Amino acid sequence: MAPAGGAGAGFKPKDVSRPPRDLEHVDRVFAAVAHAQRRQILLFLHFRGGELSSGEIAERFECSWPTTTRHLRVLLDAELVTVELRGRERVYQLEPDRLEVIREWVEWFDSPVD
Amino acid sequence: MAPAGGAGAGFKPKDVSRPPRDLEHVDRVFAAVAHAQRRQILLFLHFRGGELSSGEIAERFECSWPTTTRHLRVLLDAELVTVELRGRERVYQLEPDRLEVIREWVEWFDSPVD
DNA sequence: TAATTGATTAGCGTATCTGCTAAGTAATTG
DNA sequence: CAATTACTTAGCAGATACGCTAATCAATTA
Repeated sequence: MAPAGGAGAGFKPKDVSRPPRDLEHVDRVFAAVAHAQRRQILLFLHFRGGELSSGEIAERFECSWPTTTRHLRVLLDAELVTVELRGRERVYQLEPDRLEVIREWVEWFDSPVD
Repeated sequence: MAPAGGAGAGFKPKDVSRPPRDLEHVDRVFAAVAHAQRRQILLFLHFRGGELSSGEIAERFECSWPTTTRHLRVLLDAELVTVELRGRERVYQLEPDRLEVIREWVEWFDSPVD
């Protein structure tokens, strides 16, 4: 089975070098991309080179800026994006590797059924 | 940009030969797989050969049978499964092709940025 | 330092989601 | 045809999600 992220007696140091693949993280990723605007934010980031400020993102969508801020928070929690403060701007960066979680799930359906 | 499923003046006859790719359908697919149990139902179907009755599916999960019925309804609405009545059983069938919607979305991130 | 700019946080109302139990329907069995 | 089996539908309660406006915070500019 997959590593369960168990709170057991393992004391196994967390592997920070790769994205967490525990069930909770998978859940957050799938929940994050469940909303159309959040999917569009990710695509927008991709096609604009992977980096955009809050303002550039908020400008693009019709909803209010605070609403976009919250969508960005969901994407952050899912680690699909990161932020960096630059002056008074917050620059969001796409983390495309995190989308592997989705690819990997879909690929289960390519596996033979035994 | 991606085909927008535009409500324009096109009068283009809908292509019924392939799964619908309009935005609403994409939304339903992503919403359907946003729930862990629904993802597990799909995997369970896959690894059990693509066909299972309601009872076999409900048995597998800890929640009540009506709750599973509703999850199955969500998967049906997203066209990720179909049903067939056989006697007094309802046999659900996996429609793996519908998962292409997800693959296709993820693959946007492989495209060059221009 | 006061005003402006860029963005988040707080808080609220409504809608949707998810679980449950109880009741209903349809096919089969005795 | 009554009882059983297989499953869905109805309806409710609590949690979460999503949109908004108002208030706040932090960095820059005048």
